[in-house]
Amino acid sequence: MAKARIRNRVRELREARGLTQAELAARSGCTRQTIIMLEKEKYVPSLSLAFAVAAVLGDRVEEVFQPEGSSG
Amino acid sequence: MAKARIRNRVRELREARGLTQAELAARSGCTRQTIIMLEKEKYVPSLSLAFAVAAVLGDRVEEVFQPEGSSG
DNA sequence: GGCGTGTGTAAGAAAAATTTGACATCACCG
DNA sequence: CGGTGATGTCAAATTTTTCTTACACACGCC
Repeated sequence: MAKARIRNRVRELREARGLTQAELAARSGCTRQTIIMLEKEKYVPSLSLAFAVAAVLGDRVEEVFQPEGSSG
Repeated sequence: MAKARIRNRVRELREARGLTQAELAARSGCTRQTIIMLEKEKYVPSLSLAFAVAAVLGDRVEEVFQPEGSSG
């Protein structure tokens, strides 16, 4: 598959907003575990979660998540 | 979960580009089934797939997929 | 009528995402 | 020292996504 590795700035953005993992998880409707895994790039989230997280972080999906080799 | 239903314009955009489902599938690195399911909104794709499809369609993820209740 | 193409549906299995629960570490506070 | 909040890890279980395979229908062509 074209499962390009996807980088994300969740942690960076989360801390910039002064949110804890638990806070972000609660607001984006997932568990803390999921946020941890996301920050550690253990896997690629679903588009749903990506939208939810991006919304909480106040950025667009394209800003928070970027396929490997995307212009910033 | 905050699994907001996500609408997509895959079909619309795909046809606008003169691509068949099989073509889009091959180019985005998934199977025809996946494209069919996507167009019929049977489920929300992974962010990987969303990026791949959007790239093939020549649009941004936010243009192709939109969480319910997004400005369009 | 038969053939090739594009689309749609279904079932079962595999792979990946997400949840739940338990526990360890570190920093801060009293 | 003891308690609390934030982060990280592990493992098992559940849900969702994706693949594979097989079949059906409509359309244009010869």
